[in-house]
Amino acid sequence: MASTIRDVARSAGVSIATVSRAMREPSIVSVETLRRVREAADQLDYTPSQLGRQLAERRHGANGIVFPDLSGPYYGEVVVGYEDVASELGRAVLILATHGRPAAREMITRLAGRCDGLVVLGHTVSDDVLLELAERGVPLVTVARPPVTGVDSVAAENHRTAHALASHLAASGARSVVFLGNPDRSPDVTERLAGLRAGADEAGLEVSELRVETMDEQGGAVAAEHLCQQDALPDAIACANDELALGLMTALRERGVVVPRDVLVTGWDDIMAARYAELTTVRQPLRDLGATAARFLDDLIAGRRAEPRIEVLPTELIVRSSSSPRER
Amino acid sequence: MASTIRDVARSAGVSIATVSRAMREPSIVSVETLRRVREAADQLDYTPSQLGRQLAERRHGANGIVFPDLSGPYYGEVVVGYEDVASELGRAVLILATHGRPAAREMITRLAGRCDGLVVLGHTVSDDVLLELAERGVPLVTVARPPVTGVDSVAAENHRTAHALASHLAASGARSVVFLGNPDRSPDVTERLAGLRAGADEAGLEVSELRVETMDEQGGAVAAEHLCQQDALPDAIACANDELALGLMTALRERGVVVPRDVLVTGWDDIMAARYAELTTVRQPLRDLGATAARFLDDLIAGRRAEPRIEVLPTELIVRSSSSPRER
DNA sequence: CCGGTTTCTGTAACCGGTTTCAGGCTCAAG
DNA sequence: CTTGAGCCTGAAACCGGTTACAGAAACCGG
Repeated sequence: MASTIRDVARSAGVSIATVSRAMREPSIVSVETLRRVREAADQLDYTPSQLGRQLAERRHGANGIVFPDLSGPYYGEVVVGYEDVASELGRAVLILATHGRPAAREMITRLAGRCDGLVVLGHTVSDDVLLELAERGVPLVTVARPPVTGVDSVAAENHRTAHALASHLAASGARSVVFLGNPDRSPDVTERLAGLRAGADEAGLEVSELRVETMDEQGGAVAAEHLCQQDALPDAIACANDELALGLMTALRERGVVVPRDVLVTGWDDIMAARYAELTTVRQPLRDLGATAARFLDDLIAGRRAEPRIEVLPTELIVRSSSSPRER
Repeated sequence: MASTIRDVARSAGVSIATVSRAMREPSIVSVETLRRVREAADQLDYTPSQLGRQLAERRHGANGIVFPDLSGPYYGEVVVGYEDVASELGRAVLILATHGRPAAREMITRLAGRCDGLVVLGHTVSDDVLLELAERGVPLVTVARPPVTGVDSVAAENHRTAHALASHLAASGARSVVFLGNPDRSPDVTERLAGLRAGADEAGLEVSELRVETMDEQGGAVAAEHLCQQDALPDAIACANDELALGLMTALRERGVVVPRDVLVTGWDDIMAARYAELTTVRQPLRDLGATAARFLDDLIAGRRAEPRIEVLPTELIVRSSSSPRER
């Protein structure tokens, strides 16, 4: 098999301590010894076992990241931003997709045993699991999830931009708006609704709420059906995410409803398909979320931070033709 | 800190060997001893160190996966399919995005030292790195990449479906087609072009080739500009992927070219945005690619396979209105 | 009652590194 | 010539588990 530090030591005629020193801090070894060790190491093509090293140093040199899925464009971007910074910092990245699996708790606990800290995205696991980990001293950062006491957290701004979205809809001529989403599931969605309400109050816009089962295209289609059965459509429909909005728009079109002539539609996330569907939406700094989480986590692991931090990154309203001003 | 096997042993009044046995194979320990060990372990809330275990067992219980990026929808899906199976098999998943970084070689080597085997997606690193790893005995599976001698490989079918695509374009009234892509970079693209040529020959369709610098929306836009400067547009443009096609269509529209009236356009991949742009494309079994790779890798790690395997998964032509029959 | 199994447990070596500690050597100052 | 400091190096303990091996106790049939 692969050669070990003892093989190299024997071959170079030195002790394993010297080999170890030569590998990690060449300057503290005499030039002659260093040469001999290097030669032996080269010849045996020796690579220090990461496992041995990790065990001795009592650190994994790896971070975990937990997310519900990677299907949408959302989490993928966050993971990339995270991986980028983490690997810049010389740490390996372990991933875990929960897919709403019931065994998520055990899976996360196992994961925690393999890394020096972890980032948890979205609604993957209940708070008590996180608290338990935090109590065990596992460095933890949450992203896009309601802050848990004492745990660092990074999120994207919701309230203010939703407020701006309401103003925009009112300025486009809407007098009523239906918010489509499921605020029970996600605090992000709750905040978006609250922001929308606040902005709507200011602009004299009437808000009602329509809950969906699933926050995907299917859910949008179901909502379209429901809305078309009503006496009249609202002036605008603000969806909690883009997939919902896209599904909704497709289903509306099939029923002969024209956006934005008959109803304004907006989404949230600015996924790629939103551009092609000309959907007004809100762009989130996805990579930045991941990158910030990675830096926070690194600070925690290095013990550079005591006070838990909560960071909210700004979002941006992207206006497209799905919310063009209505002709009176 | 966390308690160790020796703490538990002391507390339960047994040897560490007994604790180890009680944890991993309860049946070989007497009931009374088991009870005592369990009690002590509970009380100290002991969790066996994965590091210690891994070192002793000389296995990591983890697999790596290397990909260029996670931005597009493509690799994300493959990674999900992979993660799903791998975690089903009880293995952790380490990720590495190369982003075309020059240090990719070192990064992969480091990664290889942390896991029992790895999957390499696409054009992330040169063949000699893989050969070197294979020689070192690292179990290896490549996905969507030209097979390397002796290395397992999983890919999606290109030739046959590209052939079908050519037939479809001919049936839609095209007499000439431009293939947009960069066959030098990716063997997949080369195969698609070859398949298209084969089908075109059969159907009496004239094929020419236009190379792009980048295979993204930007590249499509550049190509649109180039094509519009020619005397006449071709009847059809077959793009090597959807992003190219989407960028192309947007830029064409800006120039007043109407798809499919003035020119037929097709993509490849069936990303979400393609549905909304009504783009004819080819769907690949992305999750399956990842899942198959995970199973192959597991077989290799377990030593269940000797002969290198190459698997090609079928793809499917998805016809949408971007290639609707042209009126004469 | 005896020898041979079977069942359970402990001792100790081992996985592959890091690091503390102490000792040998060299060298310059006293 | 002694002494103290500084530089290198090796012995050995340690990180936290697994497991080969051997021995003790219990059990069994003859």
